[in-house]
Amino acid sequence: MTDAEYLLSFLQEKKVPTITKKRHKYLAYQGCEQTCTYVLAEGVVKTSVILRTGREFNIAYLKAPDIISLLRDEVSHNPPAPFNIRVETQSATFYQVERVVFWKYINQNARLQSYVKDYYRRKLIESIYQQQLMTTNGKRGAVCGFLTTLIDNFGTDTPDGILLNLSVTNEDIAGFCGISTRNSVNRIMHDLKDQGILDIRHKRILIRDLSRLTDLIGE
Amino acid sequence: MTDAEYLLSFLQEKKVPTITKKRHKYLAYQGCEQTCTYVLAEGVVKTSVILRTGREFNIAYLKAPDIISLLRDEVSHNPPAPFNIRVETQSATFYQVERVVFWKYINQNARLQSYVKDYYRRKLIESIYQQQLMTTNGKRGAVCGFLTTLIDNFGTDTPDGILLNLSVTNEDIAGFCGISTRNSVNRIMHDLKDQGILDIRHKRILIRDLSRLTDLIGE
DNA sequence: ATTTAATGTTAACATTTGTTACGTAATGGT
DNA sequence: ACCATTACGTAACAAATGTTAACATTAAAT
Repeated sequence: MTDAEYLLSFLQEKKVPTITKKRHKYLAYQGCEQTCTYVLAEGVVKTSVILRTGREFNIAYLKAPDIISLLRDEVSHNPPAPFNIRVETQSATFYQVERVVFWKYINQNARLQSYVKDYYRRKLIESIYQQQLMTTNGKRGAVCGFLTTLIDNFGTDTPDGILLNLSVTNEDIAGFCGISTRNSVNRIMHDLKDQGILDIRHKRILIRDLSRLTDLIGE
Repeated sequence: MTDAEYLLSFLQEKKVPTITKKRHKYLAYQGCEQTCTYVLAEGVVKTSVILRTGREFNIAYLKAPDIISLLRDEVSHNPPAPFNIRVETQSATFYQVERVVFWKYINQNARLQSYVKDYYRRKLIESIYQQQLMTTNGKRGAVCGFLTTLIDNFGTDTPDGILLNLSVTNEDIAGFCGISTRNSVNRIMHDLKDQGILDIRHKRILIRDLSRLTDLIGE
């Protein structure tokens, strides 16, 4: 049992209430905005912020188990940008805890404490890597790099390659890689398909040649 | 006295040895590579990694006081990329502590513990903001955004605007913003100069119109 | 003082990416 | 079944950025 799984079972034992949202619904912070912490118990969500230009910048796909609100608290700059959490799987379930109670739980339990301590460290590693990926590559390299980062959480091996078991639209990719419109994404993806590096199977991305995909990333 | 300053005085009291390096020298991890932690006591350093393509990706300017090695430990991916620390001021001084000893100190002291706990959180905020900046902007917006991030640590008000009291070459900017050559940076900087937004005074960047500079950033 | 290396400047051209417009196909709600 | 919505595909053109090269200027090394 991982530390994260331990957190879930801990919250369950404490009879913390859960809420469930359907695909493409948003976890709104109505009422409980400032006072509640959310822990993703099941499903996948996409976190993003809306920039003042109206464009959406996607931060990460989070797969259960994960602590949603820790990230949220840190990302919202001042003035806090609207932080979106959209359900990407058929449904997603969250534990909803009063912030004060959540931290009381954490501080009373050594294992949870160490988990949270590690949380920021891991997110920092991910973030710096992403930053490097997006900064040092052109848009095409950024897309290739982004796709490879999905493998760990969502990739499943098949005879034809690695299938990313997640619905990712061109618009989503644009939001992650800072590409202005889905048209440019389409051009890049089509290129990769033509080269036999990628394919689309049942609306899912199939990485047919990971080696050549990573070759297109600067680092 | 900030927590960071407290850490410095703490290390001084413990008679932890320091090392001093001159401008544009590198803090090499010779011998003490795995076992030592470094704390920047005075000066400014630039942290960067060299990508397999040979290009340099600049991560941050760190101003004393700061803990160098925490960042280093996390950035080096596997296989660990060479993590460079270059002195940017006339000289820089570091405390050099055995890693085991360093953590013993931290864990024995509540204030230091809270400082380190906060360290990752702050770095994560910075990193996600940087990521957003570099991803959602074109190169020109990235440069504008990068320059504004320098204001907090290095900006001093003058009658003509905000002077960035730090030597930043076009090549440096390229490394931070993922611009391939200093030529493209020059084009962008020259543009900003022509518009009266920037100026160069004694080899330093002078931000003459912050408002118009930020206007050029997507968010 | 002289030489060497680092940095800035400019320009021409190639490549990538953005922008806009229009069309098709699939999906979901009523 | 119908309509509205969402997503994908394609293309022409504009704008930004990369690439390369040549040369000027400044800082560092000897």
